Amino acid sequence: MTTTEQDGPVRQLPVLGASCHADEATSEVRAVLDRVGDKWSTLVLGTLASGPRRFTELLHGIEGISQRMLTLTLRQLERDGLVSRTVHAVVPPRVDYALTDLGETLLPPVVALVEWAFAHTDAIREHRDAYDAAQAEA
Amino acid sequence: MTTTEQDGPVRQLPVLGASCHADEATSEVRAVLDRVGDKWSTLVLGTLASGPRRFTELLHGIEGISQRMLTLTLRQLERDGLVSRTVHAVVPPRVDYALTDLGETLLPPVVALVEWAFAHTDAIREHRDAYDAAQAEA
DNA sequence: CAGAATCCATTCCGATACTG
DNA sequence: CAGTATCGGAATGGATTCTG
Repeated sequence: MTTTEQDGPVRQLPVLGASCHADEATSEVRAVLDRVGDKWSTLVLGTLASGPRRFTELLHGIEGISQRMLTLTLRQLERDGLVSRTVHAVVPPRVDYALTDLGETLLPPVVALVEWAFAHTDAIREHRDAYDAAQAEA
Repeated sequence: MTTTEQDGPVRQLPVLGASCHADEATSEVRAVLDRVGDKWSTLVLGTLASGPRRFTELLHGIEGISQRMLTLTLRQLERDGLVSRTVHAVVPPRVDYALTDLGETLLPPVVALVEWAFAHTDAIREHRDAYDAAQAEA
């Protein structure tokens, strides 16, 4: 055998492998990874971590987000039960967004990931620079 | 005050907030979140978790991935130092891909996230169904 | 075998205008 | 204030073809 070990077809980490691609839980797992990988979702989640916010607060508090993307992002988070939407029957309209209990529990894993990224920032940058430099001379 | 607490402008979770958007470490953090959110990256990482693989092994082991996307995905992972690429000077060509030490350390946080998703699959599905049902009657 | 390059359909997203 | 609706450019990604 040429590789370190193999006793059958391509094996994969159970929770990450394509094998779990077929079962029904996959779409929810992907939904979560999609939210985490989505720039605006993480910023909305991070902003709501310190308490409820109104639509406009989020719009102005998150640099660079468009009204359209904020709406779409909030709808997705709301649909998955990570964020709650509360409409106050007043004039002018007031809508508060907040993390749900479910949304709160998602924060620790996401923060762990971000902290991993912070901890390895230098390593990643060095690899990138080395890679780019190697490509440059081609 | 109307919300739970506020003593200034919109505050955000330090590691997730837009405030960290300005500093230089941000691009690396986003790079990591992008990889985690990327369907093919997670599947490649998950497949390599059990040992080195050749290009074709990955191509056929990961259901649905195209040659183009496998190449692109591997290049990104390689550029960030998460995956190593080893060319063997033989005929026909043989190229082995493997997780680097850095790549190995990324697995636990990612797995934690996936396990969160698994643990809350039902809750998410229920919220979705409820949300979709509510939309349907409009 | 392991890719690089090209073509093309789809999707995404920002900007803008309009509404209750 | 808090959206919705529409349009057009940009980016994404699959299928295909070609190469060392």
